[in-house]
Amino acid sequence: MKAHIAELINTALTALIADGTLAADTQPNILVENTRDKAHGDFATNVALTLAKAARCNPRELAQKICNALPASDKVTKTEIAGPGFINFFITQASAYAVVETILEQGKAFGRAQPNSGPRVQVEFVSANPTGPLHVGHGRGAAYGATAADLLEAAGMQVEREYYVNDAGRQMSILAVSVWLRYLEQLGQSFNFPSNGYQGEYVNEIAQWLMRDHGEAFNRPAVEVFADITPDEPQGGDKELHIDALIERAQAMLGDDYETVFNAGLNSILGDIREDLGEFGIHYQEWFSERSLTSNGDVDRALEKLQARGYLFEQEGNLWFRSTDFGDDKDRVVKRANGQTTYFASDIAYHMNKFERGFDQVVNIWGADHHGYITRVKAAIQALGYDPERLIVKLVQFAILYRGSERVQMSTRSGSFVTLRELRDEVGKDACRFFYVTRKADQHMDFDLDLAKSESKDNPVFYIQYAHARVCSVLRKLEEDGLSWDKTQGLAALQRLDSEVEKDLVTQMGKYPETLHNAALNYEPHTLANYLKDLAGDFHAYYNTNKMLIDDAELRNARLTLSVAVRQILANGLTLLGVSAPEQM
RNA sequence: GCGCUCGUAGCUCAACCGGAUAGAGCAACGGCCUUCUAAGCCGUAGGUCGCAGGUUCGAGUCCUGCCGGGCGCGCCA
Repeated sequence: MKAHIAELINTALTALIADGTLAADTQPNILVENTRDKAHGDFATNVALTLAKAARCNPRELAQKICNALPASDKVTKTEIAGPGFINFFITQASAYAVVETILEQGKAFGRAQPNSGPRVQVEFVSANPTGPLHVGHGRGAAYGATAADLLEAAGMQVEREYYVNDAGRQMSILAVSVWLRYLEQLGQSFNFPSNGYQGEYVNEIAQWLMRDHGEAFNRPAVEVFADITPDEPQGGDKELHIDALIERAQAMLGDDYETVFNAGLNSILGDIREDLGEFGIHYQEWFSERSLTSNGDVDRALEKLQARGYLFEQEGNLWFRSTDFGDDKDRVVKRANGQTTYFASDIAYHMNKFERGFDQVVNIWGADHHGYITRVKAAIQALGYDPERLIVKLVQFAILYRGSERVQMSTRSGSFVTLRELRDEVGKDACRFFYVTRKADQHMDFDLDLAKSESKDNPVFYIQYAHARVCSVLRKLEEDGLSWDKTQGLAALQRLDSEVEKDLVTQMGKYPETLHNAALNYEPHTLANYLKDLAGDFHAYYNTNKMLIDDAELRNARLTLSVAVRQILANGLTLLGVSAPEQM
């Protein structure tokens, strides 16, 4: 409908250019928007306002001329000039209601673009270090990333979801040592567990599995393990130096077995994360290993490429990337004097790798605490010869959990944090997925556990699902009464639905495709969540004021047709958000 | 200190590329109702969009400064 109106305006403008009212080189940007107030009709345009200056006449006058030049349309009942020079369009009920039939025809596809008609996009999200279970902070990134990806797919793009597995860093080594030490404890040895080690119970479990699969193969005397190790912090030393020394010692004493222990930790936790996300309704096309970037030579190749382009320099034995050439605060080390490449070097290689895989666009979903990295990564991309605009970074703020008005304390120390799994167990997958994306991603959010669990209309998830279930319920009741829904008759009788609530409902339904489109392109799932809440509200209002199961068959079928169309949109929208659309509650 | 980000009703949040009288839901207040689905429905009130300038036909939205909150500022990952 918007396109139709834009077409009418375009025709009018062409006529005005022909008669000299507008300059021949006029480049009109025709914006047709939904009106906020029903008194302003159904759609409005501000072209007269934007073109008034160039046309050197006042906006209302120009608006009048545009109106006069508008071609006739059987879909428009009248136009009005209002305010400073808006042109308001009132459309016929028949054309407004046509969307109902479209919804029923297209079903699940309603609102979605032609599949795979758009560019290839990669969305990388969560990518938490596999050193422990996901916590509630990761949950928001997971829900947001998954929904953003699904929305892009609905907008026609070819989407690949990817998890970057940080399996190469020091944190992983600390995990390996933690697992090994717990394993030694289980073999009856006792010593002070390093304060910087991973304390969570899951480390003990991994140690147990290690023992089950390998017996005592990795047993070594604790006195030898800790011999001459620089003291831990509680003993007056440095916890970082202490754990580093232990890592070195573990590698020396275990030899080739070190990798077995290391992989036991990595695979166990990664498996857990994969299962956790799977149960959260999130599935990846690719789990990309950081280690593979070193083994396949991408890191070296990326550095060579930067070298060849003249962006690397040496200082005090370290190799630096001159990121200040691209607006960064300071230059960054990519290779230390000891020959070790930095994490940033892996990141450069990773992004090079992404673009080499042919993605038109690369989206990174990061925790908000990583915002400082955007500049340097974009700098690297540009230095490698790619357009940095092709990388889109979306930041996700942490969520703060509340139980009623009381804040839930979380501590990442000593492994007592609230895990995503615990959250899912408590409030359920649907509420989790919905609540996480109901606020703008870069906004702090309060997550009320009690509200998420409540079965009342205050709970938006319940409220929307209930609207869906209500339609199902009415159809069941209909059947119990020995009747059935006649779609054809319903569609033919839609014009009988001329109350305000019904018109509002249809108007709201008509906005679904653009809501979806905008939510996808702006990476703003929360607008879809809000839309569904509004649609459910409109439907509940309708349901409360109009009885469905009435004797007048024509009217009954018209109302049911409208309701089934609402149900279709609710189901489509909920599915995109990763929330189920139950038939009864 | 420098950088990024946020600041909208008592609370939690919206506001479609800069558009018309800034909207919902809770809470508050007033009324109605006992139903095809489950305490529901209707209405009222509530605002200097952090503050001050600027840009223009028009600013919550863009620019500058200030105030306040969050985060970042390692050869860590």
